[in-house]
Amino acid sequence: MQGLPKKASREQSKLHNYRLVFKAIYDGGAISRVDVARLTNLTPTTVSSNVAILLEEELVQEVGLAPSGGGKPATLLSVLDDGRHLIGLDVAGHELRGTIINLRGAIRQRQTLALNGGNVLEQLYQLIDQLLANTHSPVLGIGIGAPGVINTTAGVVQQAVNLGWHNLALRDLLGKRYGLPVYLANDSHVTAIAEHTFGSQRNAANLVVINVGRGIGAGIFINGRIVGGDAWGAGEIGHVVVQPHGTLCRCGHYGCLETVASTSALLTKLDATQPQSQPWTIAEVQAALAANDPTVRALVDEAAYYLGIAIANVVGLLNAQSIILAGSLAQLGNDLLQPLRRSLAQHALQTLVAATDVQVSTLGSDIVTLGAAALLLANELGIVRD
Amino acid sequence: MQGLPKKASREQSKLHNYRLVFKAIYDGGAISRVDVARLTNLTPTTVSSNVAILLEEELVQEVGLAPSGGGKPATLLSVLDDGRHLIGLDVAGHELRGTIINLRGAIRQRQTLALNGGNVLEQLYQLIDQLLANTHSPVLGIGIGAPGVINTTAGVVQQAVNLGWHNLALRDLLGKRYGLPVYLANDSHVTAIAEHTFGSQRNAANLVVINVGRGIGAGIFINGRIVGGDAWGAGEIGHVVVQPHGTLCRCGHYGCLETVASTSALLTKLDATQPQSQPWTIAEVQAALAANDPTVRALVDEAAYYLGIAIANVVGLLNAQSIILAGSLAQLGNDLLQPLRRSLAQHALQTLVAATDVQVSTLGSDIVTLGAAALLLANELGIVRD
DNA sequence: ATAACTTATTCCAATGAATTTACTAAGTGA
DNA sequence: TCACTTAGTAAATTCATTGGAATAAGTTAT
Repeated sequence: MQGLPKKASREQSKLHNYRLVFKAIYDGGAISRVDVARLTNLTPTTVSSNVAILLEEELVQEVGLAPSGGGKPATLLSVLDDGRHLIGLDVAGHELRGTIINLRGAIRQRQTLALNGGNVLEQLYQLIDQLLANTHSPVLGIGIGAPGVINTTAGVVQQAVNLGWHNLALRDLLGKRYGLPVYLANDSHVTAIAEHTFGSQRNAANLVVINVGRGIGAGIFINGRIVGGDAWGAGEIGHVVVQPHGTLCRCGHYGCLETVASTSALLTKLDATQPQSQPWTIAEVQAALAANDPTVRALVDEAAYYLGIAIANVVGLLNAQSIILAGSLAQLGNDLLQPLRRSLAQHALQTLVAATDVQVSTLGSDIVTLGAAALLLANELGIVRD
Repeated sequence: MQGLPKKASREQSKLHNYRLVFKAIYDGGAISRVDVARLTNLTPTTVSSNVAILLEEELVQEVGLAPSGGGKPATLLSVLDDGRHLIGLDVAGHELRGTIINLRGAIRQRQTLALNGGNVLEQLYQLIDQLLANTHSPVLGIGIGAPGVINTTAGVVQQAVNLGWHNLALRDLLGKRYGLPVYLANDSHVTAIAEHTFGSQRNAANLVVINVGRGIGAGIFINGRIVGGDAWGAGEIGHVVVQPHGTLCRCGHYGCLETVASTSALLTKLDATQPQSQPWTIAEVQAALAANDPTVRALVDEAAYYLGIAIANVVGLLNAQSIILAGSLAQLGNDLLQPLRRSLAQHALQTLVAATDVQVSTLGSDIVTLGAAALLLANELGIVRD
């Protein structure tokens, strides 16, 4: 049970409309004040006054004149892409990744730090210090994606087994140290935020991003908002049972999706059936698929088949028409997508499937840092639905 | 991709705060102006002026004084439960049900009309006319739940095979005829709205109501909002495949949840295995369970088992902690819940299951009309999250 | 070239909802 | 009776949006 909604005050209205104007310009590319007014239903006066603030804040710039349509030519506005820089952090199991991006998600700096087994927090500080040292644009804040159960509202890492973190108030720690706004969220959720902000399905009301790597997690947008769940555990689809009498999973059950469709499951199976001197890698799987290796293809098809079942469940439940696959397995591209789509068609209603678009992410290995920064962007500048 | 959010205007703010005050009183039972101010963070002045309007509108009344706590005793306010009456309609496959309820969901009138094979719309008019004829409180509007694909935003029944309706602009038709606000939604969605407004999990941020009758559908609340889906098809879980090589379903696939866990599937199986002179009914199943009939119990357990799998998927995906079962099968109560909970524990992560609460609906057979009225209530008076 | 017209943008007074401050109402406790 | 507390109202203030007029800067018809 959640409490009452917030009250509406003048300041709130002001902020809301200010963000609305900014978003219109952000989405519009190069747009005039009048067109912003038309788009938002705000009066030209209100738009002008907000644009004045945005110009003052150096978030927006005037970029020339539109051709006249029989009257005074409009002054075109566009977002000053590097008006702010954003720090995005990816606290992965084995390394820390950090990027500095601009307001459009263009990467301006990238730092990586292999975890040395020592205090993770200290190494995180080190990474942020490095990133900040090389930046001279005003920094909007810090966004963080991390594995585990993360209370985004409180800014607390409730559980992150791999990192040894338990109820760590990371937001407040970093906020105090750097004097910047800090936001954190689960890495799968953050991946979805990345797609929602910078990906191909930008601004989709309903969007499901399935992250297939060592484990399998999903990030879900419903009605334009990220789904956290009642205990910040939404998207744990790795442990959905798809093979009632399958392999034992680390969670204690049998036949979890993770045991048949995760990247590690695939590679482990390859190591067992087609041993090499070195363990298999995704790149080698790609090569084998290109060479049409039947054993490899059969294993990939199997993974795709079960992913298709899981996605069919999602599509049936939520009627989300945009599904995106991310994570290392997504690198297989069409070799994964084609059998997956077949499986989806077998396991969900035809009318639903026909309208569903399953794609592979195009954001690459920076997706988590991008999403972390997008989380920050959404909260600080309102580049987000309402 | 959805458009920009709406602008904030003074009128909007006013309406927002007006509704906020009303909701605080609605939720509060008997509450003073000052306490409303504390709860909402509005100033006492703002609360007072809004309360004045609510008193004027006869939506709220003063109901006495609170004991003094060392100062002037507070005047208690409460919602005038019958200040408005709401029409809720259930357009079922074989009959039309209509109720008039008050602001608290208390039923003031009930009318039923068996469909005679003729024009459904004409019979719907007839039902509404009957309901209106016997009411003398001001009517807030009309809410409708119907099977099929319903565009709630547009107020259009896109597809309702059983009723022979296709792209019927029901909202506008009824709105013109009766001069009242009209809202419609899919019956499963409406069922969830009923639980969210009047049920045991009132105001739960995340809530899944599974409706098991002839078919199986779900209504889902996420982040306090009903999930419609991209094409108004959310909640179609009846056709999730739970038995990869099971029975052929009417949808063309094999082993859909509907083929093993719907009320009709259960009764059909009983008619086949334990034939009677009359077809089996749910009441007879209840009686057989009370008498511990092993065959009946095995079949119920089987249905529960597969429902448990489907619910495990939902819980894993959404981390919703409130699950409610409604529809005719839910009448089996604990005989259904116990095996279902066992199955859920087998198919979802322990930590998730431990926090999940699976219950049976207590709203009975008026649930759709109640939910339809609640949809109206939410939209007209803002008894809803934001 | 000039006048008439369009369209974009700004200026300025008016509006109105929330806020602030001051005040009244109505109790308790010393 | 007086000091104090709490509830609620009234009047003055604030400030973001609004609406109308003014200005800027073009195009089109004459």
